[in-house]
Parts: sequence; structure tokens; C-alpha cells
Amino acid sequence: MNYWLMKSEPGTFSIDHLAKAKSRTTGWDGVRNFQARNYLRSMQEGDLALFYHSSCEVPGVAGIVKVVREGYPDKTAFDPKDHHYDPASKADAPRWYAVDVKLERKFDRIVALDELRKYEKGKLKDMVVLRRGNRLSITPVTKSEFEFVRSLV
DNA sequence: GCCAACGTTGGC
DNA sequence: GCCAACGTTGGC
Repeated sequence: MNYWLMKSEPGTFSIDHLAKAKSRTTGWDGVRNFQARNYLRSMQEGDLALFYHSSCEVPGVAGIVKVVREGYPDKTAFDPKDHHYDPASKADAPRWYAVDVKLERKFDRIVALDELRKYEKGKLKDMVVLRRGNRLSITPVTKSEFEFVRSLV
């Protein structure tokens, strides 16, 4: 059982979109970064992730999602009409992967990046998303980091 | 809109 | 294999 942080731009897909989705579940596709792809593929059913809103007015953690389907080829890479189309990804040798996640809990409030930074010298001192220059859309989170963030709500 | 911090691409 | 150019991310 591992823990993660997954970024999404709420203007494109927010936690409320997920709350309204069928079975409160969505395919997490469109990831086009190899390191993030590797993390996606290493996710296991039952893993939990912090759902993070990025590139928005109040960046921060909006809730918790659970991995309900492990890595499978990202079909958006095969579709020339899709924004995430990648001709280098072939059906018999897929380059990109997706997982399915289900909304586990929407926080009553956003745990803002500002708030997380209060602990960047303490409990969250190794949290990847707080590191300078971090841009990865999927990052690992330790159990204690995960539980600490959850305890803030 | 700015810009730092990357990751990727492609010429050599 | 190097590295400049380019594109993207994401906080501010």
C-alpha cells in the first residue's frame, strides 16, 4: 500500500467533477511525463492519493482518491483527434498509461499550499510537492505525510 | 503575464 | 553524448 499526490487543474478537472462522475470514478489519463508515468504504473489497487488542485486561485489538496484499477494503456495517446495524442505510442507497445481513481473523500475545505508550507521545515520537510522547482504531476507521498495532511482537515 | 525550473528534442 | 533551443508546468 502506497500513497501519492496527483495534480489536476480544477479548470479542467476538479474534485467536484470527480464527485459528479459515474461511480465517482475517473480514468487518470493524459500523463505525458516519463517519471510520472512510471509512478502511475507502480500504483496498486487500494493505494490512496491526495487530489491536488494546481494552476488555480488556491492551489492545494482538495481530497483523497483511491486507486481502483491499476495501470492500463492510455487510450488518449492513440487518438489523433485527442489533445494528448502521441504517435510514438502504439497499441502493441504503449508508451503511456492510465489508472482509475475513485473519490474517497472530498475535504470540507482546500488544504492550501500556503498551509502545507507552514510545515515544510517540520512534518512535511521531505514532501516532494513542496520542493523547489517541483513540476511532476504525480509524486509519491509517505504514509506519515499523507496522514498528517489528512489530519489538518 | 512573468519567469524559474525543468524535460524533451534534435543537430552535430 | 553534448547541449542549445524549445515547450511545459505552475506558483506568484
